[in-house]
Amino acid sequence: MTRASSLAYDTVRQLILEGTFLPGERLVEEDLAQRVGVSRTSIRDSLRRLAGEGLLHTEANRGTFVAELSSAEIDEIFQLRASLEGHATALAAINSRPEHWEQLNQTADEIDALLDQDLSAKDFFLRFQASNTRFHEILLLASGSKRLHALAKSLIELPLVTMKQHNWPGEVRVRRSNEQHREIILALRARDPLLARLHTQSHIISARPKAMIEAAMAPVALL
Amino acid sequence: MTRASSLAYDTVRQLILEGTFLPGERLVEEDLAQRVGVSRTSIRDSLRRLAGEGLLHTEANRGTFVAELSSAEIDEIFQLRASLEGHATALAAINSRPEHWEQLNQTADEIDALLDQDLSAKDFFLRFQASNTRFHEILLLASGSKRLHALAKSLIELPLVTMKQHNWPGEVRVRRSNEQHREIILALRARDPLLARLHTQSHIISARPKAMIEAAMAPVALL
DNA sequence: ATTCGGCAGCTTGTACACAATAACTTATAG
DNA sequence: CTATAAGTTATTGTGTACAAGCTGCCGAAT
Repeated sequence: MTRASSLAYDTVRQLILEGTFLPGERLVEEDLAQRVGVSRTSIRDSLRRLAGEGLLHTEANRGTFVAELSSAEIDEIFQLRASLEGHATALAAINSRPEHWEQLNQTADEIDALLDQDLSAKDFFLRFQASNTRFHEILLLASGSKRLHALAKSLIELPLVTMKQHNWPGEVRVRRSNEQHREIILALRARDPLLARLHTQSHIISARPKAMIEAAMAPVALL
Repeated sequence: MTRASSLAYDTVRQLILEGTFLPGERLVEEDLAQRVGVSRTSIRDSLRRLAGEGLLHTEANRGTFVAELSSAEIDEIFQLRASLEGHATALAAINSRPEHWEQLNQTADEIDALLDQDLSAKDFFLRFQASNTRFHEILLLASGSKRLHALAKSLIELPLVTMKQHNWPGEVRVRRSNEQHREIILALRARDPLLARLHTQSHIISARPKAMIEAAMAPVALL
């Protein structure tokens, strides 16, 4: 669980998230072992962990496959995120400290800066995704709850398996999204848990990939 | 991942939940392997899975230990459950079918029946816990979301590691709790997601172990 | 008497070898 | 030509052996 094992975990996870392995693809343990340079034992360890997080799924005696998420499932995940991160932000309104506000503001500044630069769609998307993920990560950290952090984090990166270069959100949506980030920060500084929760919920719900919205399993009142 | 492995998983999990292994106890892989009658490999597999669910935690090169939950953490878990199961019940208000309502009512009847019988505190607690868990399990099933089901289920059984024969809830609280169950069922039949969510949230929040409430990390507005 | 260093044991981490199972291929019968 | 059954191969599941790391003890030096 120390060197080989965590190396295997990090590597495979990275390969999935950066899209080297595509959704539905079968991962052969022996191949991975050679690729990473460790034994099958360590690879299996990491595959089990990643399956637990939902990035992979295992079929007995058949193998493990990269998760394939339907539009309905992705929508479902965003709804879950809204619940969970809404709660986390409410906690953060109470537990966060000025350092957190500062870091959040910095991250929001980064996103604004991106909009002024002239980047290719793909580059922009990747860098926006990085900053955006960091924003939500800090929020979870500021909640003070390790468990909630871990839970929500795995939900955040789950859709990244499927959503790669496609789905360029459009400048208007990015701008709007970042304005919502600022509002969330204000709610934290005001120490207002209710407002923080509501801003976060509407932020995440309105950030759902457009294509997914029609496929939603059910439009459930959040409140 | 078929016979030995799932046998190991089920057995160890059972031993933890029924309290044979106490919180904080160290689990030695070789001992478990002999006890279950499989090899260390399969035991390790199951320990990793259980650690992923939060029932165990692992320290590198030192071993795995049964989770110890502080009062604050248990309170935190109940708040998370309120969010998650509230959401699940809202979904169930839309997706559930009459069979589910029937099963839920049966389970609530079981709990009422328990109150009329004359049982020892320990027996009562165990049987109440079983029925109560089943009620929430059906609710999650009725939501139609596998992911939400798995997530919430692991949160439900997490506190059971610590809360064993202690914490006899008292007849009044049990009665009140079951009345809330009935109200949740009514909200489902009425196909009212908002009401279903709110009933579930207040049900879970009011069911928090009394001792835990003062230790809460923060009293966060749910809404 | 106390503290530091090293040695012994026990337990986990990793690798590898073998067993079991499922997918694939081929051959044979209808 | 199709369908079914047996054999073949690739890949996962399981067991075991060995390596590495931590813990605790004992002795020596200050």
